Amino acid sequence: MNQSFSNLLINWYNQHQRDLPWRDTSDPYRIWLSEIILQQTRVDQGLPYYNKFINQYPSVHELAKAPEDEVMRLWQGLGYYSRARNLHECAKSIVNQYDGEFPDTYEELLKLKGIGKYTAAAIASFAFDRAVPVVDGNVFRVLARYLDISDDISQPKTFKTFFNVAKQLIPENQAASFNQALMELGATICTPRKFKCENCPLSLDCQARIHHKQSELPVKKKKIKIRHRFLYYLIWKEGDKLAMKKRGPNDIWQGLFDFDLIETNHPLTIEEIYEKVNKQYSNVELVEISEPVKHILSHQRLQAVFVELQSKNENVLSDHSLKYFTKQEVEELPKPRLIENYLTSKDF
DNA sequence: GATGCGTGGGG
DNA sequence: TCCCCAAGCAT
Repeated sequence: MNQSFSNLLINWYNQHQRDLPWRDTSDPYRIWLSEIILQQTRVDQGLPYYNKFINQYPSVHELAKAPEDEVMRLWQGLGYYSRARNLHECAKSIVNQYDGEFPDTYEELLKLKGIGKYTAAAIASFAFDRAVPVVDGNVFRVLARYLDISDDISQPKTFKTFFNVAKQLIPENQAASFNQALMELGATICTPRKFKCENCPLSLDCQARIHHKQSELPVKKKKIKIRHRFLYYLIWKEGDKLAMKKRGPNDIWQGLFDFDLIETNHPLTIEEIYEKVNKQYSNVELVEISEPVKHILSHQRLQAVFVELQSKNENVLSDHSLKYFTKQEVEELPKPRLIENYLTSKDF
């Protein structure tokens, strides 16, 4: 049955695989880049970023030499920005400690920044033909359904169960195809909802299909808690310059730029905004207050109001991490979507 | 081991 | 509108 599973799967994949740039190559740099971009990200969303990065940084050497803000700016809009920082750090260690060559084993790859168990297995199999199984959201789903495994996949220890199952199934001489095929099947046929069992090469022996349990598998118990935050952005202008600030660690959007900020856990009236602003600063007028803008993150719900200000005092900015940037400079800073959208709407 | 980290799309 | 989730990782 193991052999039948792998053969059916790989045969199906050979007829249905998509034509994607990182599959034309065995260049570890390109495979690595594509895998980092595709972490928690759909192909359609990641593809343009892959192309931008390959154009700007054809090899790991150009990427390693680039300034961090430039890398962050190129990543802008893709989310999970720690991926971009780790990508850059990893590129630097490949050049400085590995002589520009990626290591070719699962264990060595795991040591690199931003490379975890999934990505190490992906690079080891796709670039170096190692028989290490990838275990991602797709693999959890396909195997849980096919074998009727009801372990809770939100528990970290469950990873080992699925890793071992996949290790039993993976053919030593076709590891890359097997891994790709399993993920592709999960992404296109064995989807979370509206699964297409009638097109599935594995449907005959699939336990979930036989027992009509597709929508119950895989089991995932943990739910994330949504936090609500209210952001009042203070827009300081000086001539044609705009005051912006780089966001720090232990919060969202680390390394990206936004504006001076007053934050609360509840909405404020205009009067309350005025009061709070004039408590921090003095002689300040509120020039314009935007409608609240909603911005949703995976685990937070933000409501942002943009407040344009004017002060009669000079050097209003008490916060020294705030700096004035020209329009040209602002354009080149890495910014979260929320800020980018605001600037676009104001045609700044 | 639990939690935090973006954005966009589908049902 | 809401929920789920997508080729995970670091801490």
